[in-house]
Amino acid sequence: MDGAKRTRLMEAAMEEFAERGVELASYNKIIERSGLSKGTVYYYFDNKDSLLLTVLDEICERFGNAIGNLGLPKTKEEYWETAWEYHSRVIRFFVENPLWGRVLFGLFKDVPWSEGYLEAFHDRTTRFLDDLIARGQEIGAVRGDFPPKTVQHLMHTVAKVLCADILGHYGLSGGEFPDGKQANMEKFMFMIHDLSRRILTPEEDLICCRHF
Amino acid sequence: MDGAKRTRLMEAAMEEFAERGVELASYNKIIERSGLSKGTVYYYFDNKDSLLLTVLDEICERFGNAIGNLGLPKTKEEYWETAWEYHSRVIRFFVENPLWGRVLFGLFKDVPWSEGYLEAFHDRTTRFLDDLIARGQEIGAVRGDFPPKTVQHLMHTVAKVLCADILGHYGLSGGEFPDGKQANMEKFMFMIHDLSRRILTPEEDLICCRHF
DNA sequence: AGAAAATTTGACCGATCGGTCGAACCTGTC
DNA sequence: GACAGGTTCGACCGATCGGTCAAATTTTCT
Repeated sequence: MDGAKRTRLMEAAMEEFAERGVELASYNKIIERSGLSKGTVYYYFDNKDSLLLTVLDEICERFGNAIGNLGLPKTKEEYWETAWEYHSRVIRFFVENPLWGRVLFGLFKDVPWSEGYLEAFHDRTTRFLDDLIARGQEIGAVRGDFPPKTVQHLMHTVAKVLCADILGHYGLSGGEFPDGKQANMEKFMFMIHDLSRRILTPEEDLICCRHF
Repeated sequence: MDGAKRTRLMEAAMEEFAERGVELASYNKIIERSGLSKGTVYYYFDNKDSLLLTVLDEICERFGNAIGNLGLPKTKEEYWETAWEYHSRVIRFFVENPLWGRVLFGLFKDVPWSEGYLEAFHDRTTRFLDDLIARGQEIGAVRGDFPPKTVQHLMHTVAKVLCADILGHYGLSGGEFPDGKQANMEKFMFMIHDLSRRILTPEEDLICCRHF
């Protein structure tokens, strides 16, 4: 499928996935939304999962381009610089593409979201973060008492809450900043980065100011 | 409805809610599971939401009893003692009642879970935590730059990841500890408490060991 | 015992679900 | 113009959804 029809279908799919979540999304509704006929859509995509994978594939590629190439850090200081750069790019990507962000939120509803047919997509989007966290643990920038995947899940889930609560708190929905766009986004990036640093820092680097 | 029938229905409902999540749970399936006839169940509960509320009400009451009464802290030091006691009781409750925990997880899938008909339930279960966080912000034990509800959402979501990942990582599911039950649970409690302390501590108390 | 009320039953309803399929329709080739 | 292959269409399928209802059954009251 190509051209305008494909675009219409993709948009309908993304809206449905974003509104109702991936699990509750109805393939029939997507087809109806797109204005295409049932036979046509089924001719190209056997089922909802097949369509979902295509949608994700597209988001995935854009995401990859937005993140670009980042080298792995070699020291503790470098680690947080790299992490900051990574966080910035990720957040900018989702703020600038709110619809895609909402689609992914519909996917994130379950904590362990690497089930079956989504595994490949999961791998592609988190590969760099996997490596970054592993390297962080090697050089002592990231606590070693949690499995790397758990560290990653913590980062994701915290970011998700901040998106839902803070962006919502400013009277915006879906990550759009109506006024002072750049300034607020910077502040938001710092919030995410700060939280993940709090969570990831090894016990021994934090002990100086704790009393238990 | 009373007696054995009620019990059967409640168990069927909890299992369905836990397995498929509250949104995807099917009222018809619950009725089928319970072995009761359709008319009977509809005679007492108009719809799925009505049944859900009753289930939650029961969990809610047990939860309240498990938590009991805790006084609000008056100093920073007291705050973390109270928080520790609260966390311990919450975690013990869910470890000892894994099914109820899974039902609530099915409810927690969306971050802002205080939608409409669940509001009353939400209020009842989080009232103490609301007060605790508010007091914490007053006495400077908890950061003031996030709205109290966001602080609470962060705590919930982090605890959820730890439950899913760590309990799962130890080869257990649903919060059951096969061996060394008490010891592991203590360790788990500490993990949760430590993470929430990292997240909640005000900026100025943490600044001594940060470099950005 | 018998009337009245409460409870139980499963057949039934329309809507929607994911999915199939034969007929019609283009579009290029010989 | 005949043919073939790729494409489009919407009627149709069985399953399941949430929900209704008249009739049968049990319980309660007089």
